[in-house]
Amino acid sequence: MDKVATPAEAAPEVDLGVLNDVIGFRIRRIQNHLSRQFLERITDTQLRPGGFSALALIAANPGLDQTTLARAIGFDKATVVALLDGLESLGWAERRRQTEDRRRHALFITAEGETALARLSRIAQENEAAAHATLTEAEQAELYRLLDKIYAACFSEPEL
Amino acid sequence: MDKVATPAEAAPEVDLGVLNDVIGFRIRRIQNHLSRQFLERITDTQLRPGGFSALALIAANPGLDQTTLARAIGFDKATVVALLDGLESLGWAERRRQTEDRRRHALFITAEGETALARLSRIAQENEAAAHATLTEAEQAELYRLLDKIYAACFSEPEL
DNA sequence: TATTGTTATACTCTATAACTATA
DNA sequence: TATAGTTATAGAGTATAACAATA
Repeated sequence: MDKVATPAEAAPEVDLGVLNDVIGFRIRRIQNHLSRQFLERITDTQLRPGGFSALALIAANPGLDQTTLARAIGFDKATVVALLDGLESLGWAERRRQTEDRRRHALFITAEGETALARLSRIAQENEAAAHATLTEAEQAELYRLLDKIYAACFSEPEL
Repeated sequence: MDKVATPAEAAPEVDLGVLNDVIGFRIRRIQNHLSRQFLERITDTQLRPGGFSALALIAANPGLDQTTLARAIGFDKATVVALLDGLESLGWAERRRQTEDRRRHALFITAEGETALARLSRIAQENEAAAHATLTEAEQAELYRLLDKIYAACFSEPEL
């Protein structure tokens, strides 16, 4: 027994100091916790981080190519190759060579993939149940709006 | 040239599908981007991820012990050891054996550490400039409130 | 000449487990 | 017997660079 403590046990009031105004800090704390717990819940699957996201995006965007997928989840294209190898060996997704541009792979989810995705979605929801429960619907909508606004802003901002 | 694309270049509208309602996904995208960019901005320092957070928390909570620090930043206590070794070798923080409980180390920031922290804070602000600029003060306050609410919720929720 | 996807590789990050010293 | 911190280690995760096929 020596795992990373959940925030629950953290309790002791720690002053955030200058981190009070650092968005990245607040976000990372939550992200760390959520992703760690999510991965624990799906240890039975051979899924790596990003696997769920990749599967979900393929499902929602049939024919997606690998480069676009890589950008959407913020990974390197080489990392996506390994991710897809995993999804294919599970029989959850497949690559089809595009005829118009034979360099490209069009990605599709399989029937088994759909089943797996449904289960993973359910687990993701359970994983975030506490977070969802603590927000009203309006608050949740507002949170999404603000996060999307920030994401988009990382955008237009060329590099600076 | 083959680095991970910034969201700016991502543009192509990708449907989020079931990820639409997964907080972790939205958060991760932003976090990935912010942390990657932050680390690029401080390559001159020998700072590892979490180093800035650790220094800031030590500054704001003089005498903090390592276990509490580990919990606050969501790291394992063993990871914190390495983090502190780094901060000490830079001369930015120091460990002092507590007299009441000689097992514990009380952590303190040094004068050089304060200088470094000021610079790092400035860089962090620059790094998030686009994000801050896109939000009104009210929106920013609301975002912090919602994120803190979620973080606290990961709490009370024992384990489920 | 540029782009998609691939391979191979090396490196960074983090947790685990076993240890010590104190309590 | 439990806790704070340490060490050593192994494993996961990710990017980098060089390459093949196609455009």
